[in-house]
Amino acid sequence: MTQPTPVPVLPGSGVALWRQIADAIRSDIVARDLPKGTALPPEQALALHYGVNRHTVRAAIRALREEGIVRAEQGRGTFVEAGKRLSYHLSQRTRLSESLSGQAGAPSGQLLEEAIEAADARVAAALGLVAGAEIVRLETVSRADGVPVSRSTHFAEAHRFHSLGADFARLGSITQALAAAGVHDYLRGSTTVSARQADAEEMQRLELVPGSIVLVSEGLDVEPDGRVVQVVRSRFAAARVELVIAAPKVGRG
Amino acid sequence: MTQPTPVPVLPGSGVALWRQIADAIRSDIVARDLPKGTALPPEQALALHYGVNRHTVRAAIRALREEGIVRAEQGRGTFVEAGKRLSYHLSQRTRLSESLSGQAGAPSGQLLEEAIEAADARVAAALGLVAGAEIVRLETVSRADGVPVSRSTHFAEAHRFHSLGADFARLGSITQALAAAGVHDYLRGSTTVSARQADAEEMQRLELVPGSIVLVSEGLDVEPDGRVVQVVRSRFAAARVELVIAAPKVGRG
DNA sequence: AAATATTTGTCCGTATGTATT
DNA sequence: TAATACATACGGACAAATATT
Repeated sequence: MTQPTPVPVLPGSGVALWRQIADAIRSDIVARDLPKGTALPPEQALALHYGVNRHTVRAAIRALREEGIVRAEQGRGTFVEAGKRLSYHLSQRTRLSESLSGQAGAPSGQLLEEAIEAADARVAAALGLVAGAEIVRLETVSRADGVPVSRSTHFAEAHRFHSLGADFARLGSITQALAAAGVHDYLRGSTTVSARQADAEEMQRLELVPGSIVLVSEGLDVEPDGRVVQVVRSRFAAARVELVIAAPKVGRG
Repeated sequence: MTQPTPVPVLPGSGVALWRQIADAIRSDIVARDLPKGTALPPEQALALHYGVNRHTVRAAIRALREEGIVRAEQGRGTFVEAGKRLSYHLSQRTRLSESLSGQAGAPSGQLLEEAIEAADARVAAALGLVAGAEIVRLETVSRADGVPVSRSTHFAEAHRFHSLGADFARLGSITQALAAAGVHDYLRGSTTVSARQADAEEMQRLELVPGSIVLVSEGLDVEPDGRVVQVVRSRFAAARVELVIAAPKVGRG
């Protein structure tokens, strides 16, 4: 697990060599959990290791610098600036606001858009409504320590949750906005996780570069009595977040 | 959610335009859940929509053809070939072999490598062993319908599971190999999910193109009495798989 | 059946970006 | 820094297969 590093590198793939090298170095920093301040090997060594020219390594490092992953100092070397990913817990009762606390500044939710509209077939089915029923849709971004972490879309039944947008905008938290609508406890039902390249809107909102990856989590929240609260689709910047699914009780509990 | 489509497109980013377009079209096919046989808009319309030359769209479609996502017929159009992703359930008691059955051919596991070695600090801690304790490491690939789905690394205590590799090679399933070692039931403890670009070895084993994404799931399996069985790190081809985390009991259960 | 429109496939040339030496 | 080779992106024109009228 702690070998030198795997070697990528294929031309004509639509991904420039310098970006492949940048991705490899970034993955390596995260995989080996290098703490802030760790020195990267010198450019010449990296070039040799990846089997490319030093210019190409320099282009990769420039990109990582612009991402804030590393810092280069003339005559000294290149050093890890930001390493570890934030852990976002998807366990039954955890909430984003609780989940990330203690790791970084308290996350703040920002409302981008609110709309009342007809549910499409899929959302209606998940919410237990007839297709075309009125729902409220919230588009939000959350940040931790000023860095955008996730971009979410919330769907909820329009009548019961008519003030969800206003409450969220005021309180900065979905849990608190739901509480304002009378939902004082809810559980996470099933969650589906997938990953893909970020689209243009996600790149902008999450401050990502083209080719960046988003973890897509689509989940259903229900009250303890079984009533469905909301459908949530969240997109996390994969370079900054990992999702943790904890078993509720295991063995000795 | 069913707007025309989002528009990416940034040059000088190390990711070729045609690849960004290919990613956008692929995401769109998956997101809108287009069934096999659906016609894509003509190249000219796609070019107009994404604001690029038709040749660039053609390069994107060529890439998607090589991935097996679409099929083009001269004079007729371009059609969706493979749409929906396989769902892999990460719930408490489900196993890969049960999980995927009914969606595709039964998955078959192939042993790539077996090694007895000293545990590094992280694996030792997870397994509840002292650092440097002897463990067995298994490198495997599993396929469904002949298509590679996941590439996994298993770590287990060496003494108790000394024949794990041989059993896995013979039986083609970790669950059955563990059963041969006396583990007849086990639960999934915590799981961590992240995503990143595939490295060279993963590209080869999972038959991916450069820039492809892998979902990385790292989990701990324990017996009902609390004894730790194995640490598993699986890498799934994100274009082919989604992970489903079902709540064990919710509300009315 | 025939003419026309639509759609994918191929070829030309040119300018810019990428990677090496 | 410069010279070189290749990949990327664009623009236009036309051929080949299919669909429409």
